[in-house]
Amino acid sequence: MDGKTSTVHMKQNGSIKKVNLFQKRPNQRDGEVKTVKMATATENDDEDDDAYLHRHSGRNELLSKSAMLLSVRKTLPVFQNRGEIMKYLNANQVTVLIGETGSGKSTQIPQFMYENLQRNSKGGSIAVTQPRRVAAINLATRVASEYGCNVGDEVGYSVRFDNTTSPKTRLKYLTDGMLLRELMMNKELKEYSVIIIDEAHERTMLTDLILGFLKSLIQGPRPDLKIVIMSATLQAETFSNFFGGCPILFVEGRKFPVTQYYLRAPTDDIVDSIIRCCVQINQGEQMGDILCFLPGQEEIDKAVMILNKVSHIIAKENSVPLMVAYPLYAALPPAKQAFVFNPVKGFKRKVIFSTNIAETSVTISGVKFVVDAGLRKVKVWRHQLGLATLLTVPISQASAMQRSGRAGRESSGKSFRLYSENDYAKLPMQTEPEIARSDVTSPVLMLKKYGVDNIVNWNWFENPGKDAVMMGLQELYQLAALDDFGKITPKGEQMSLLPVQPHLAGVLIKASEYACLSQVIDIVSCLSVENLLLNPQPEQRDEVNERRLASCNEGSKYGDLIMLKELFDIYFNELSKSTSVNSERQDWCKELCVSYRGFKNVVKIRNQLRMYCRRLFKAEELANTVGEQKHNGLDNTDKIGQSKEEIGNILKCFLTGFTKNTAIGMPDRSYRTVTTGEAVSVHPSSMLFLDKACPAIMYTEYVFTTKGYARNVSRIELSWLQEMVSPSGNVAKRKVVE
DNA sequence: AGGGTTTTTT
Repeated sequence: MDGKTSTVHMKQNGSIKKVNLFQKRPNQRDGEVKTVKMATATENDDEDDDAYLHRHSGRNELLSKSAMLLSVRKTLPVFQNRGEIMKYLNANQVTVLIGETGSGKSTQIPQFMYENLQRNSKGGSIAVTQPRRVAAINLATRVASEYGCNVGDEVGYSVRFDNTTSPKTRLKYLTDGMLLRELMMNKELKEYSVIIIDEAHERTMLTDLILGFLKSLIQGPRPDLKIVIMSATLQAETFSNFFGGCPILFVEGRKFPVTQYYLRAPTDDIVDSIIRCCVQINQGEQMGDILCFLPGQEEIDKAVMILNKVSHIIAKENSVPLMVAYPLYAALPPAKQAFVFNPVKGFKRKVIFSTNIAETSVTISGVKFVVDAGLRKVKVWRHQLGLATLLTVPISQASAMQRSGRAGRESSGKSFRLYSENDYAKLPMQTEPEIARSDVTSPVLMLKKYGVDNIVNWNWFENPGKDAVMMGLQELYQLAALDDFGKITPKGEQMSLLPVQPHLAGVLIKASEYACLSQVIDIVSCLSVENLLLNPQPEQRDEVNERRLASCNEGSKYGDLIMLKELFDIYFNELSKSTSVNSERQDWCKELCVSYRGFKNVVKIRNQLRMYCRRLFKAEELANTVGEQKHNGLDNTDKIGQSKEEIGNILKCFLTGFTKNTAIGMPDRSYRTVTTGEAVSVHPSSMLFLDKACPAIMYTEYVFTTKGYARNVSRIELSWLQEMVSPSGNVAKRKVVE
């Protein structure tokens, strides 16, 4: 039972070479990196939880820890097949490595490559990319102690707001986004001799873009660059084909068997089925927690409520464990999220109802059973319509396998799928890559900044399609980031350097001209934080809305953007900065149902944007110093006033970025979009939901769910529309030359 | 008159 075959397959030009090795599964699985910050529900939220304080250790301590960890590393499949693997990595410029969970690929391969560099006295650093910040931080921390150094010495990491590298650093873990920024700054990535792309199977937009850039690099200015593509699923051929049929290595992982169960007949009520399934597991199976996958917040909250009701009755009538249900989704306040990590004490069984956040981003220990409804929610961008649709769709087979795998992380487990085996077979093999269903305005701007002329025919790892690219170009042209010939303008250059979407970057640039930069930065920072305004429970909804309206005088008139600025002003200027257990700021956040952690992020983004803008607009100021000094308004850090003119100017800046997202008030009190005349409704979360009397509205997001909803809505005057869309302005319909 | 999956940017 504990003997296990570990296999490395090598595939090159169609011929497969197999190497079989036998390995005893160790009792402990601590060679693997676990989620580092496991907040507990009792933990106070008063520390800056994004500041990872790395303890500095002395040399002897480092070396003894490293020696101790070596024995653990030796048990990892990747370590045991080191010679065989490195033979291929050394002989090939590009290699695809498929390593299952627990193979140790993310921690060991980079170290092997580093030792190689040292052995051959070669220069250059190694970059290892990750889709998520926490992963980059955790891996670097782990690998530093395996290597025997402090984080930031030879091994470090670089993520937004947290760069822990030094001139000594040769092995650097970083987020995909960070490597892309580096590509924009340093086109040839000269400092690196090896680039390792991890989790490539997730096919995030940023990973896909990096793959395209890397191919251009090795075919052009960097024939010496070594590339390793690491992936967890068998999408290997796609990666290999893209890089000219490079070799593919398979390394088995260390995971425990998961028995698969299917529903005999399909169900039309997934919440009901999922509850029945949990009750059945609770009665028939050994102890162990249950992780359930549902598509969204609505189903999750409903399931939690029902199960908590039912479980008490069941536990009393039969001698079975008491089930305790917890919700898990990203919009849940951090304090409530923390509950899912706490072990339950006594004769109880924890049941977690989660979105796909638990599929990759969050790992919960103690899970022995997975129940999968087989659905997820996905945002699909319709470039012809300029709006996003939010759809509930069946997951892919790869995703179903990933969900099931969550039951076999610590011991053998069981997975229950609420669909038939026949239906499973009909699911698509892989999830559609993000870039195929996203707005590509931002990627197109990156490519223009990089100097790519022919975007449609660029070597996309996955081409989003001509229509999508053309819409992106059109959008950038309207934002004045591109000129009539499709060349990037100085304004476009500035926009590409700001860490916000192109539309918001355009707003910031306009704000520097309108001398209200500081005010607009505050609003843009709030817009950049996801889930800053939390959804109150239905019972508290009206109460919270009342309080928000009462706190935001101008926001209640002008809408959500101005409300965000007023909320920021209260948080930042009026409330005490003290961070005791129940600080003024925390109490206020709770009262208005806004995220305390979110606001701390707003402040970080604000600082970064202020710094960038100061640098970016300095050159312009100098060029304009003939006579009077030009003011961009960055020094005016006042609270927003009641001045109609000031508020008007702020909203006009947003109008230059979101001209397309405007709608006119109709006599029947509905709104119709300026571009297509479609009906659009103000989202119920908006301050203006009840206010039907706006002459026109502008919104930063247009999402179709049950109907077309405008989010982040502001009241605008019709005259502003004409003023901002002047003939010399940026909305003239012109064909972009490609 | 009524509601949104997830990730990320020197």
